[in-house]
Amino acid sequence: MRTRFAPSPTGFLHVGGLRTALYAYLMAKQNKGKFILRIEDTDQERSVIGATENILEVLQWAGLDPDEGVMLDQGIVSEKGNRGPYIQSQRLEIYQKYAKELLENGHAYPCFCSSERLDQMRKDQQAHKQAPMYDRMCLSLSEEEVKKKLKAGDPHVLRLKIPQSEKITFTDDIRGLLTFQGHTVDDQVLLKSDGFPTYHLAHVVDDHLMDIELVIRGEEWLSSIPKHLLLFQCLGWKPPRYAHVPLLLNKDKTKLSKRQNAVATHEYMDKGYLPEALINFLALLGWNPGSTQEIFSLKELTDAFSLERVQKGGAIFDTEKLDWLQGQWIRNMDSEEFAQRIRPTVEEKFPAAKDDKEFTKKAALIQERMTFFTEAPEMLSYYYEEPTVTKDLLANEKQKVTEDMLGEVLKLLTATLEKIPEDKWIEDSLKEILFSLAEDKDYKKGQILWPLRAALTGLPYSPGAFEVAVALGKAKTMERLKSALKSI
RNA sequence: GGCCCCAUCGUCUAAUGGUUAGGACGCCAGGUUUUCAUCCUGGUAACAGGAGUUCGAUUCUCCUUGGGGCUACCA
Repeated sequence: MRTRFAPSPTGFLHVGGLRTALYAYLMAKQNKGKFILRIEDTDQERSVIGATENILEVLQWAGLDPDEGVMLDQGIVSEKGNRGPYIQSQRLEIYQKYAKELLENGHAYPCFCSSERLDQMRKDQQAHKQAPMYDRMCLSLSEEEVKKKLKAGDPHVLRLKIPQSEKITFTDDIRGLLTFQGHTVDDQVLLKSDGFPTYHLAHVVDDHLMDIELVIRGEEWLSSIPKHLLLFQCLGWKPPRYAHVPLLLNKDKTKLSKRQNAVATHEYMDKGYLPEALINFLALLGWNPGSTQEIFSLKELTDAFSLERVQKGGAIFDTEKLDWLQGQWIRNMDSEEFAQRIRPTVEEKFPAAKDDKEFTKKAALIQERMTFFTEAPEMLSYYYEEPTVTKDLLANEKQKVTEDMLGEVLKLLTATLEKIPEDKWIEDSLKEILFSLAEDKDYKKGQILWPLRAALTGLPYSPGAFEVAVALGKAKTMERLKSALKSI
């Protein structure tokens, strides 16, 4: 099966767009087909330089590499496939050829109306509570008048002549049977006065010529489907299957917008979300597997996905679950990979980390308790700078550690740990020795372990005392215990 | 205004012509743990409303209400 994703290079890649791309990708892969990427840059005014690269980079980050069409080859935008070009601005003659065919067959007609007249017409229609639609003034032009105007080079567009009596029905892969009345459909502009096609013409021509079998796109296109179906009919082509996916919504249920949400995928990349987490989250927004499985890799999604299980109603884009998924995926990471991932940001803050041979080990201690990569430097800070230890921190009501007993506990810890030889400086033996120390001296575990951990890290919470002591090494541990003693 | 689409916990959603309406996130409580986090257990919370069909509707039909999308020489 051949599916496609066809973004416009007007800026960043919207998360809704990413989800649409994901669904198209999944359908192609599931059916051992091809996922094609086409760039729809027919609006010259809105096209942004660099946007194509950006979209491609984000897709690559997400793991949705196109099999055909526009793609990144070593960072350079390039094209692959024998149905190109895959960038619409390079296909102008193709659209013009079919536009001409439509004109000759009487399915389209030139329109010379000025935008001022059109504006006024719509205003009048709305004032009379009518649907704003082209009034077909230019359709009543005589053949001679048209010829004359064309010869004079009057600016004009080409409009599709909608057969008004027709009833249009079609079956959407997600929504089922849908019906539209021909007379409610506007005579859509096909070719603009600058010679560029509109989306409507371009997508029909391209999807046919590129042998696209399934078009997956946002629900906002649903109301223009009659025009597209009619175009296929007028050109004598078989339309593809269509699946209109529900919209992503703001909290107030309006179409997801920049004003209310972070909608650019790169914002999530910048915040440190894993592609696995975002993809997992997006897949589950509007689709469900029919099982209780929540964690899905791209591969698992490919096997499990189906359009039948895609929701019809829009989904509010609430990222709470994304954060949870992010935590899940972090914990799923290989510890080596995890360490590599956080290393640059830690090194940036603490250059000492560069020479740290134990970095992976230390990183492993925070992997379980972390949700965002940006937390890493803070969570590892006590390895690379001396902690600030205060009485307030060392004493802890819940652990029944009072300020009065701090001196004794710290001295006891120092004396006990001092005796442990380097080769016994491992978690198990530290645990054994300190647990029995607590027992002998009639302390609760927390009463000696809290001050130890606090003295070593300077933080109210961190990985466990034994883990930290081992990662820090004996010398550093003793040093910090002594300075903690001085600070009380 | 017109056309089209949609409607289950706060959120993402499952299921069914007869169920204590299920799961996940969040939240709350408890447990494990030296702290935090993780993990485990439990709790909280939903079928928009009204008719009809039916022995029985959350489920099927219609209406109402509510929400959304489109209504450009933008995509």
